Amino acid sequence: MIRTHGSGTLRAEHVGQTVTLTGWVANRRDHGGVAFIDLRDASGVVQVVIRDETVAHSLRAEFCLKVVGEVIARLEGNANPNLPTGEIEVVASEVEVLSAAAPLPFPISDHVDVGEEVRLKHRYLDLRRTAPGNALRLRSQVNKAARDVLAAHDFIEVETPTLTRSTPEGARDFLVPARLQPGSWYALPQSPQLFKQLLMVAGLERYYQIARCYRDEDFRADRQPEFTQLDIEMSFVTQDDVIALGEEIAAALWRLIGVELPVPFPRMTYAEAMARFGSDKPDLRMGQELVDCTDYFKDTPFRVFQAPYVGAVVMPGGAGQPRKQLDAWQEWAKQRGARGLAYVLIQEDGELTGPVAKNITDEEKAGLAAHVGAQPGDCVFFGAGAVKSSRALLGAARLEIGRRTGLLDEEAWSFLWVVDAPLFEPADDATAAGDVAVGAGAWTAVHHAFTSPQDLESFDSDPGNALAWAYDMVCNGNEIGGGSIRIHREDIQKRVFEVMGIAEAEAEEKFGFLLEAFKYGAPPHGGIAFGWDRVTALLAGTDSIRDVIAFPKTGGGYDPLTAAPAPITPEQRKEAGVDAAPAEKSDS
RNA sequence: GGCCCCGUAGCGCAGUUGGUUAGCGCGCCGCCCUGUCACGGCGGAGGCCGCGGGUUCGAGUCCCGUCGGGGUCGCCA
Repeated sequence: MIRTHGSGTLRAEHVGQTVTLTGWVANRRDHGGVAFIDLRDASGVVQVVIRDETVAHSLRAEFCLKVVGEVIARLEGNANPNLPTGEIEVVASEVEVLSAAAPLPFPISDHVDVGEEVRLKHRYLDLRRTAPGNALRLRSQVNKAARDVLAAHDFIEVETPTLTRSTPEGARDFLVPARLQPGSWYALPQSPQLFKQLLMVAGLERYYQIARCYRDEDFRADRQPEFTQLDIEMSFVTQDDVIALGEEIAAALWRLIGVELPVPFPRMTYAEAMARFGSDKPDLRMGQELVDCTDYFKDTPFRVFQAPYVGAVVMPGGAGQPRKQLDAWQEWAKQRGARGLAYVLIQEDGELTGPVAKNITDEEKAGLAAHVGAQPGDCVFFGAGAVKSSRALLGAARLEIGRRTGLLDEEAWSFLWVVDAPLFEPADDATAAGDVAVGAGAWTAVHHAFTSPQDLESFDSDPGNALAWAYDMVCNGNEIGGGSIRIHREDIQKRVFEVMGIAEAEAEEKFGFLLEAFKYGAPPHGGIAFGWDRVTALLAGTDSIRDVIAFPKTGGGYDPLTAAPAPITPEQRKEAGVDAAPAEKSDS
């Protein structure tokens, strides 16, 4: 090493030593005869004193320097208590500019907000800043902590292909032309799902991988076209075994930020989560659960409430909202595709006001506050209509109430498992919304087609009520991990495909290699995958997963740094075989 | 794909009911300064107001379109 110490490691005990440091000029305070440089390297910052005016004068922000000097104690009153190295400073006897720096596109300062676009374009500068750099350092610790837990349980880390076969898993595939077979294409894996199941057939018994996954879908705040999962699969396990491992991993991760998670985590069935919170990933950091009012309003004269489902959520103190605010709620609901958000205001004297109050009976009014658990001064929001969409609206309203009223405890950590998810959902639900359902049947898989039914007898005679051995780990309203016990029997798998309307020939064509593998003594197995970017973002205390990805892309799938994706030359196009027709005839 | 918000100097922002020469802070450049630590002082440079149309005597400001960014619903097993 061309340095003897890390700048941030120097303390009073080093006083008197001559040290060689390397790092960047984080800040410069030039007083003419004496100048101070904050020298920053990965270990931190130390103040360097330069008494040679000609040397100090030419230095600029982010110059890369080598400094030789003596560590001295700062004089009384000159110490900086805000700096770990604030007791000492380094008097430079020699300053060498290793690399000069052009004027910066944005300040490398922790005190200044910089737009994300310019930060990503110069991400290598952004990462010199404390918070962005530390996010990546944390991510490395997160990886290590998980590996330590898994290694202690005899897991093996296996890398699976990124050039693979397009399989209809759910999302759109990224495709790569195969030069050696013009007209044929690889797909990038949406997850290592099929490979990890094959590794179970292979007898590895315990597999994991910090796996890059690729999905060509529209973006959201927590989505990138390439993202990372901690992918795990185990043989000869039940749901409880996988859940216990998941808890152990989560506990190890949160220990990194000084949080001791109480295990085991509570479990909630999917049905209960939907009924109480209107979500399959409930945020338990606040109350205000949904109240089912369907029965309460079963004889109501109010047309809107003559619906398959009527539910309510209470906003404490909401009766005091000005009209403008209540109108804003309507807009909020419309943005989410609802007609509006019905409400009743409970005045301090107990009188019910608002548009809905005029339409319901005196009897209904009389017992309403008690039924929904509202107090004078509260506002009660109602959702009425189809069960699923009404609950979803109320669930979203609940969270919005939490944010607006401060009921949501931002400091808290809430973990739970959501279990007993339905195995299938009506394909209509999906297709009506423009989804391309897997298979042509009336039912489509909620999780994926390889998830084991709980009841192996009845699942295909009564698909609507079949439950799956599937489980999601939920943290603060985020689904941070999900998995299932898989089907390991060829006959069960075929029956599942039948329910989904996947013909034998089609199954053979698409997953033939998996079905073939299952013929040779496939062990019972199951696993889980964690959304590693979101997990790390939660630990880092940031809202955006872009903050925990070294070189993230923007919402348009564009990388501001490399300017990818980019057009290819006609030569590349020809050679890659992008336009070639497949050599063998296709069934479709 | 729908909807919402944002594009003004290198960065962060202001810019009134449409009105004359588009401002502020930081940064940058030059000079000064021996104890600062987000040092300070003096001076200076830096703008196709995202882009293209339109309305108007006159557009950063109003209208239409478009591009880019962020969010959200759809979608994402």
